[in-house]
Amino acid sequence: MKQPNTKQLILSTALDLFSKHGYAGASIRHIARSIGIRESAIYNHYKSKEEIFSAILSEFKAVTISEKILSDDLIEDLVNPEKFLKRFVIKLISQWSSATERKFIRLLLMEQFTKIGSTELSVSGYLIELRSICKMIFSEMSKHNIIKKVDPEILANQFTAPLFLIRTEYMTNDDVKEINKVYDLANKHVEFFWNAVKL
Amino acid sequence: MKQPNTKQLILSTALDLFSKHGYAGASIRHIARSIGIRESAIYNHYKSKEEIFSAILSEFKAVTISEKILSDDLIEDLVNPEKFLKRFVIKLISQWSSATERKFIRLLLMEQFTKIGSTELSVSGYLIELRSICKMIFSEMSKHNIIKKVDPEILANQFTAPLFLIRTEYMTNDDVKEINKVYDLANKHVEFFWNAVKL
DNA sequence: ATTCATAATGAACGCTCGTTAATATATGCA
DNA sequence: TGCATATATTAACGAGCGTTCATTATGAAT
Repeated sequence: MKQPNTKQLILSTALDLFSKHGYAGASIRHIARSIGIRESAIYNHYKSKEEIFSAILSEFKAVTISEKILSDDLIEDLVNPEKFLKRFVIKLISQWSSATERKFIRLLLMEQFTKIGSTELSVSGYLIELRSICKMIFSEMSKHNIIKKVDPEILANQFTAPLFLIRTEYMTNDDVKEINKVYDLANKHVEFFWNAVKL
Repeated sequence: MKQPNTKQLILSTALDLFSKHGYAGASIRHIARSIGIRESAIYNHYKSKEEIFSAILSEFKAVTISEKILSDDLIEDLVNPEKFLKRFVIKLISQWSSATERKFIRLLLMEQFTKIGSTELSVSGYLIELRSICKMIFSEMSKHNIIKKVDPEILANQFTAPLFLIRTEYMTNDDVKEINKVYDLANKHVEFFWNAVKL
């Protein structure tokens, strides 16, 4: 193999251009020229534009939030729930801040309604794991009488929704200058939420 | 004039197709064939595809949420804040449920990152008026010692965010079968929120 | 050094795109 | 009735699209 990185280069370049111009708006030629090869060379690695799109999606489905966020030292903080929630959110946001993740959510928001082949792409699908983790956390807290007795599912929704809006509003473009505002908003959200549920 | 409705037909058809396939994905020919005319006929009414897009946006900027939602009988409910909030949300959601509004938010989510001509299209811009109305409401409630003393801007964010997520998740596709779930989620949200802020 | 799979190239295909021009038709008014 | 205007049609343009194919360059294994 001459350049074994070409296949991966196609994927990252395609994600970049798809997230900027949409699936229909970014052409195979754009992707190829952006890498520095001819469009026909791409077909040595992927058999169609659609396959590139699917490959991007597979790459993201492979890694779960749990592995990214729920580290052991974080779990230990569960004895101090407010501190735990704050650290959890900080970890989540710093995870969301990565260039690749930002591009992916952009692509998700843009193409959630467009059927591309047989691929499913939905906000619900994207949030489902985060919500179930939160539900689990609040369920435990409730069981140990740390928080009020409210349906954990409702708590998970209430905790997740403002974070998602913050993400949608401030974490989808390229400049990171607003990252302080993001942490500020997220922190205020945790404080409001904690005051609402603590016993 | 033969068919004075053609110009408006182009607009509504374009909104429909743009919201289904995106701006780049819906062609002038699609729009024309969908109306039942040839593509060149469109140029008797709009001078470019971009102008059609701008016209759609102008039509939506023209009407404000205040006029749609804040009726007099609703204002009278302010003496019973929880009832007021519940009715406010119901009115908001039934407003959001209209086919045109659903198509518009879809278009907004799809094209918020794509520069189309000089048009600005952002979630923040879409939410700014709703948020400022909520901020005003909570500011008044706080002044009259109906709710806890919390920064009205934070309250507006906390009140708005879950509603927006509900809208994004359940109110963007064509089937209305999930509308009961929407009202249920919204109602639970108001209850959680009210318990968090009431004195 | 030759072989051979891999990966690059350039040219071409059939198609759709946004847009324009020339032309035809129908309507409203003098 | 006839003329001006608005609105439609048909045809074509240059360009870009996804994709294919024959060909050439590359680099590792024999």
